[in-house]
Amino acid sequence: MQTTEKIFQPLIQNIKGTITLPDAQMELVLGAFKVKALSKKEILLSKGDVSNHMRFIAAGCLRSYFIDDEAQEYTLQFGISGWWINDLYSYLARKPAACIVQAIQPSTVLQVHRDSLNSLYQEVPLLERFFRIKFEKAYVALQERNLHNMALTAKERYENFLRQYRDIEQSVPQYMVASYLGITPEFLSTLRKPY
Amino acid sequence: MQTTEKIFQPLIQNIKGTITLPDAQMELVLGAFKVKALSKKEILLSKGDVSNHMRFIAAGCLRSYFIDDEAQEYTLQFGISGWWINDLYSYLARKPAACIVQAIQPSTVLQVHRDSLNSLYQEVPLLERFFRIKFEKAYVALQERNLHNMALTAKERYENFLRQYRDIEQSVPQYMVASYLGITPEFLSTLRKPY
DNA sequence: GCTTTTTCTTAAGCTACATTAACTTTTTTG
DNA sequence: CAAAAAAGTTAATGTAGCTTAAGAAAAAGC
Repeated sequence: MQTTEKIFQPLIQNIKGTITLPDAQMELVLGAFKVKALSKKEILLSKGDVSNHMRFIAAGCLRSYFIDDEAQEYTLQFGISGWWINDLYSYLARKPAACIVQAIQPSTVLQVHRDSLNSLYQEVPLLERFFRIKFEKAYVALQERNLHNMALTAKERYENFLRQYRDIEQSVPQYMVASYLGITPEFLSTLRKPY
Repeated sequence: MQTTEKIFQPLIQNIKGTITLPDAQMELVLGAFKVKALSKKEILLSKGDVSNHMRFIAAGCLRSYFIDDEAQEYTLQFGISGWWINDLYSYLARKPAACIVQAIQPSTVLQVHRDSLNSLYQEVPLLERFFRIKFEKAYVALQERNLHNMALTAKERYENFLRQYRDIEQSVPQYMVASYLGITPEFLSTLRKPY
């Protein structure tokens, strides 16, 4: 399998956007990732399984979500091409995942096993920097979402979501958007009606 | 100033908890941090200022919070000895801080300037790993808080808070706890009453 | 210790959003 | 393309948590 194939382009761009690697090291890194194709609704990580991979979306659309005792769904994250998605808790702690990662559209994911990634950190030390910076930014983004959930009304959050994720909104059923915003699909429906 | 002084102990423990550094490198790292003493209510980072330091709490208690147009406060984070605290967005983007970092009790903070830290990353590459791991964990913790805010009632969140942060709760006025939980102080007051 | 300021409480009335349930529209599947 | 399943809408009713306001208690300053 050639890592120069088209499906690897988003990952290459993602890495190059943060660090600069010699070609040989880039090859090493890309070579550690496996391609995984997913059909619509296919589950990438089931609740209760241990997540053993870091996962990058090369194409399509996925989400991670939690289900509580009353079967209520809470969408933690949507992702499209160029995003990373995982149950990070499960991956880091090697504990059963509390949430589910599922394809919303037919998708292609590139994933690297924890053991491979840990080896890579030795061979390509700059990769530590890559993920440090990725997680710094992810943390900031999550903090902003947190603040918005506290400070904004449901309508404001929805308008925000449309502005920030117009491209994601296209690929995602409305009830999932509601579960991301922390409201019921019925209420989102009324929010959308006026005009 | 000796980095072996008592006030550096929490930072040393914090670093040793995640990575193992040769003594010389540990000295290098510690030497980059400056001690800053804060009186009760003193502001460490003002809204609008650019945050130029990574900040570690050696003693005392601080919080970071956001204030909206209606002068409503939203506490993003509490921290005691052993925690890191900052407006990370401001630090990373070099943009004016949207939030305030303030001492709740007389406190001591150890802070390293962005330029020093960036130099340190070259001299002590393991420090990349240190912060990568710190941010991975911080991200997981924040995601859990996010989920709790969506899935739990105010009462459940408060009980959770008491279980998880008994030690912080002691040092913090109730209205700040309310602003952390995303409720009004009046409502927290009624939650506390029953028995 | 007395005064001032800050924090906490109580209670009545209100609103944003949830629940339930029935129906319509869209999408999927054979 | 017909039937079934999934997704979205509408509306009536309910409730968790907010607002306002006033007073009580605790902490800080002099």
